Amino acid sequence: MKGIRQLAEHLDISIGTVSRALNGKADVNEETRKRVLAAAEEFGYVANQSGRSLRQGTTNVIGLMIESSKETVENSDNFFLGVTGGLQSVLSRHKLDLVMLPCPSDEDPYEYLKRMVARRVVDAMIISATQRIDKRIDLLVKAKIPFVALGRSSSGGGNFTWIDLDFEGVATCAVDRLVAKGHRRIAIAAPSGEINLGYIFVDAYRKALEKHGIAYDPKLVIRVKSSEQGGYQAGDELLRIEDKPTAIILIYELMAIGLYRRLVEAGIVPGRDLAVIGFREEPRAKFLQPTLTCFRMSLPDLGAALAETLLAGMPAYSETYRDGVRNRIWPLELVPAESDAFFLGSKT
Amino acid sequence: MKGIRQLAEHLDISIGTVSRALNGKADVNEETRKRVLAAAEEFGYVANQSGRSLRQGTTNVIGLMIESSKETVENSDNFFLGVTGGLQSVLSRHKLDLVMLPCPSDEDPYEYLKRMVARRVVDAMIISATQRIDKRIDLLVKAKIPFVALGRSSSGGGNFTWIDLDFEGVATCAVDRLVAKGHRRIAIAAPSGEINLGYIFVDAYRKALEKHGIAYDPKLVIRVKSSEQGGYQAGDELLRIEDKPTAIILIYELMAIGLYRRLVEAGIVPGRDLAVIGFREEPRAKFLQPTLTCFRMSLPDLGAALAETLLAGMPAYSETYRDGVRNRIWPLELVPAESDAFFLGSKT
DNA sequence: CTGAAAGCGCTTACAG
DNA sequence: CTGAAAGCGCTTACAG
Repeated sequence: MKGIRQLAEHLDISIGTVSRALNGKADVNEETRKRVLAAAEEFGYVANQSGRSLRQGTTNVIGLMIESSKETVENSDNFFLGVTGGLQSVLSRHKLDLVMLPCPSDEDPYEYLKRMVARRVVDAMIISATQRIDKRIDLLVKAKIPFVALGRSSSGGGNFTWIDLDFEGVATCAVDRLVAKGHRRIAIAAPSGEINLGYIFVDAYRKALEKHGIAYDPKLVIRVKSSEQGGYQAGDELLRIEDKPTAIILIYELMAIGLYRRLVEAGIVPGRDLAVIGFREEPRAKFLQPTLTCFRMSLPDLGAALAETLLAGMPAYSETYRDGVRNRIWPLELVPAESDAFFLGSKT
Repeated sequence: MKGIRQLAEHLDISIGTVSRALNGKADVNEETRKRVLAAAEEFGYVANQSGRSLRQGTTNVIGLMIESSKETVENSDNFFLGVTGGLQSVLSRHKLDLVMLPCPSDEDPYEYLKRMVARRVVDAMIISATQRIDKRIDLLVKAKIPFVALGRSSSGGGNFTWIDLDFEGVATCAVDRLVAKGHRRIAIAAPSGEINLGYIFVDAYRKALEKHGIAYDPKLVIRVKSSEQGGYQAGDELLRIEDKPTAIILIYELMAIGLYRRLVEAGIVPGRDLAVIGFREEPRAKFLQPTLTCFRMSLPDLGAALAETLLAGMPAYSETYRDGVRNRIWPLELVPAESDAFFLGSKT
């Protein structure tokens, strides 16, 4: 079975009727529709996507762009696969398929996206790893491709929708919690590079400190890679700070693993000698000892929210997702554990 | 700028010439080609993929199908992203794009693949998580879609190409090594379920034992999920085995983390009280203490091999990849570490 | 070296 | 309710 023509010939009706029957259009005789569906099933006929796309001007495919830098590869691991399920749960309701578009590490993400957009392989895009200044956003705005960004950005002149994690909430909660336990020298491990969350996180940390009357000390902001290795390095730098901090807040989930390693080497026990608060709860980090205080979120729910927000911005679906409000700050919930359990007062 | 027609109009030449210039065909005046390329660049024109695909009968897209079961989501993490880079390094030489196709967890992988294949969204497929009996393989063989399977299978009547990890080699090497250190009660943690590697691994383990004159004891084969949780459970079951094993071989990289956790709870130190050999070296497992003896492989190289094997099976590229031989067993290299460092003889 | 024309597989006004 | 026909954007024999 090749195409609709063969199927129509076999049924001895016109291809127009076959198409209408298959696409669930009204005004098709029930009897005819049944015959068509049965024959399609029998021969395994499914409309060629290129033909459909060309005619309809729409691919019914949504793209999730993924950076495949070495850093991403080593780390974001289950994050995207986790989000994927939630995305699909919403997209499948509209017969939209999700494809992940991994940007080759040797290709500029901007050029890659430009190419994908120009080729019209997808109807809409979800981009991640948003930068503070992100040309991709300007590109998508200009190309009038519906998209949603996972992460805020200064680019695009505000003419786009994003969902971002509640870094302010996390930073504030972490600082509040540590201060309540008697800490005043609180370090923070933030990502090097231009990723926007670094700025937001450090800002919120600073404000939270000020709220408690604690002076902001730039020496306590440790810039490292968002990886386990970065965590290890953060531990290293932490140990070198004079007037040693009594607590550290991590911005990236896997940093905890590297940090623990470095601390163990130095004979420092998290939750006894140093308070550690991790970022996102992560299957791997769950196995740390002592258990890590961190923040929980639902990746599938985030995926579903991304999909709804995206569809709200697509004319064909906006009706259904009126309240797929524009920008959203995605909350995380504290999961208290052992790594910051001690009170500083009772120890000093 | 919409399409090739507008671009041609602007240049005041025919669309045929524009197309030929853009596609690098010979027989185009150099001057003309330059003008066309410049104008395309200026207006950001890239050929609409649906139009091309329809005309050429080829999408220039290769699909990597990914199962997004909960288990996969929690575990295979960086595996696919790691392979992706290598795949692209080869595919990009031929202007082929890679898309990852995540099968929704509530959809049958077979139906999903069938749909993708029928819609002709990709020219060829890479499938993973191959089952012992895998209907997807029969489907692809029947549909005459070029594909390569990451993992052996009994399906497809041998009419397909696969690359698989050298489970035999790993099992044999692990057993040899442990026996050489004096172990005779060697347990193995194998995956529950129908995934093919489980069978292969246990078989090789059995043969290796027999080679050393050690009787195979089914009680030493612990069936658990391929996850950290599975590793924890494996530890649990290990402790309950009477006539306790002195060593355990793990088949899945992340099992080590859960196993360690359970051992620590029981006061057992890997590398002192129990020899542990892990499977694939994994960024996370690298941070275990004591360090884990395991096996190393290059994900990018594996990706490149997959791509070459795939292209060897596609008529349009087979010339270039003549020696993209058919099936391959992918070697892993032992990385000795602390977790199995002791000699049993010297301790008992 | 270039242009005019056919046609890839589909969907959808338009007639009837 | 159905059929005939146009046309989505491209590439590629075919003429010249």
